[in-house]
Amino acid sequence: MDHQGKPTRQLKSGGKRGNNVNADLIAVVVAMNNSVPCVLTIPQANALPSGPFELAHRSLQSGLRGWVEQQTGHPLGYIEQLYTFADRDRIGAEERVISISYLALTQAEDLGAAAKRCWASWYDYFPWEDHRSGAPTAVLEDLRPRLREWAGSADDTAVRLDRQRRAAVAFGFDDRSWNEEFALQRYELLYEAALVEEAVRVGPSAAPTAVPSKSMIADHRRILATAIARLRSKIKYRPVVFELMPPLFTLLQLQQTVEALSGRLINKPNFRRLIEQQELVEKTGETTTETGGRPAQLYRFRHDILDERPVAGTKLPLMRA
Amino acid sequence: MDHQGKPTRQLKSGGKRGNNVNADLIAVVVAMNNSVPCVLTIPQANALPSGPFELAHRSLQSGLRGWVEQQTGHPLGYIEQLYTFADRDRIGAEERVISISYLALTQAEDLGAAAKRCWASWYDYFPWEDHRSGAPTAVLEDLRPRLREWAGSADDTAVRLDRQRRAAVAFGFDDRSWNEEFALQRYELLYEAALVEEAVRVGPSAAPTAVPSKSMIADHRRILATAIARLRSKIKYRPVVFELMPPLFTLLQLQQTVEALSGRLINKPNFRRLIEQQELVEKTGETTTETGGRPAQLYRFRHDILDERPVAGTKLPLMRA
DNA sequence: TCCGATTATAGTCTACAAGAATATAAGGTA
DNA sequence: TACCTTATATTCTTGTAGACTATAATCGGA
Repeated sequence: MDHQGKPTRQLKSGGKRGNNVNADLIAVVVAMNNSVPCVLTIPQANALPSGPFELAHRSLQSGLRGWVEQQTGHPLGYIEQLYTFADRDRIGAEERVISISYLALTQAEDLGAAAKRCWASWYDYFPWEDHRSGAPTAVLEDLRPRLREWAGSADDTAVRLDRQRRAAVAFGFDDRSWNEEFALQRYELLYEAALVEEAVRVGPSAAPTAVPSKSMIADHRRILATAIARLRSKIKYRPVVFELMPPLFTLLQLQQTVEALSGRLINKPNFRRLIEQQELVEKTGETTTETGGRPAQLYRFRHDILDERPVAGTKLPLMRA
Repeated sequence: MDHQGKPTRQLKSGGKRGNNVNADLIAVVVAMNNSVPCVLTIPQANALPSGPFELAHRSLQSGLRGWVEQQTGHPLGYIEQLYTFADRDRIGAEERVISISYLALTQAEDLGAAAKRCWASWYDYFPWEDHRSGAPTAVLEDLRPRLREWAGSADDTAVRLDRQRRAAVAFGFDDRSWNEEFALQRYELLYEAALVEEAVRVGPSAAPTAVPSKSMIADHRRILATAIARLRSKIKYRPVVFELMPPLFTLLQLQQTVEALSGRLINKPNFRRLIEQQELVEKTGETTTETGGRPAQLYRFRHDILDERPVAGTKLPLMRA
């Protein structure tokens, strides 16, 4: 019974245990507002909601839920741990801060109108991520020479080539294909190249080279990029989109949600076929005429299938049973 | 410059910041020993190596690397954050402990023989996870009635059915297919059903219903299950297997490594085709006769492709550019 | 030295799913 | 009623995973 306590104490160098740290919980709360993927920010600043992990909290999740409810007035549904950060350079900080970030998915409908102005589009922070009406040439053609310049500014030839290659891979230059899941890599590249505002914040002066895009305090924009990349990846093999949908929806609404999240367009018949054959949704029989043309069937997510569906997307030729 | 510091302080209820916690780093270090996937444990107990996150550590990763090197005598290569736990029930504990777990992949060759006895097979801890020679009927037919009994012991009918369904999905009962990625769900189910030793540890007495399998202290076995599930999923879309391989290897060795990790067999020609067409490896020209029959080509991983390869396994019908 | 056991490597066939395009249905509105 | 819009159904093509079969090259032993 005793070894349930602190199992690894015998390993600790000196046996001392005074390295206390503070733990913060940071939430990326995502919702859809008519085909715009939005993130919840706090009114006071351009920042993600966050708060300390307290002793009173039963668990990390319940701590997060607790004060997000307190802030937005309604409970969170789907929650998923994103990443734990601790290596922020806090010069001269006596106490270390560990930030545990979470991704939360919720429906826009339930939110009061008062909180609505705190919702901001993803693409305000990442204008280069929206490829729904083709590649955003304005932004990309702005970034491209700056990235090239950054790559060329390295002293070492190998570094120059590596930067060039990384930029091309991340942004799909030189006839490479665009991969929407590389959102985090793209942000990190821009940070490394000092092309986002927060990268030059610690530097000598506000650099004029920053690409026009909304920023966030501290590393919150990086956390948002992490969330976007995670979500774009996850919608492909787990039915998490439905956490963002209202109870009843048309297939086109569902498609537009996926398109908004992934930042790319989807072939309509194929999308329908895929959704229907996976039996993730069921018809309600009701229809809606609010879509303009022919009335659309209203569908409902089959909640009973949630844990049942095996993970799709097997890439290794594993043998069938 | 100042807002780099503690951005969210305005959100904190009382402004007080005295909720200090301790942070532990826990490592699941994986290596292959002739087709056996092994995990590094500490000599003193059946436990994963772990140690406190200290102020001196530059980052979480460097902290982890630091004392794993100190323990095993060689540097770790690939490291990946797994999960952060904090909701362990530590009754009456004044200070909370946050455990940040990592998955590390390394090559067995480099390890000294002295540390070798600390390597244990995955399947000692999870005998039901090895389906390489068919489903392990002995273990599964032992588990099945116990799980059924557990499901039936619920008062509520809905709960009974739900338990039944979850068990069937996780373990592939009732003609369902086996999914090797559900390793964590399976462990959690057995824990919930009090069929693993650590689940009854806190209970009134050591239960005789525990399934024969090696256990670990605290929640370390759960962390190992998390690592296995993560790795089994990740090898399908990212070339991480090569972190476990020696510099030169045959395709069969590579296949057997993947089979050992996933716990299933792979069709040989298909595996070769997939590997070769993805251009992840290149021939060295050398061959080896140590494999028994016809000499096998020795291959080498193409490190230059590491960041280049876009994530495979797209399941949504995203339109091509 | 020949034969068979063992493993490596190459090639073929089939089933199914994805991508793309087209056709038809059912509402609204001028 | 003609026409626009969107929903829904169907077809065709292509690519690839899965399974199977065939051939090549080495070793060990009769």
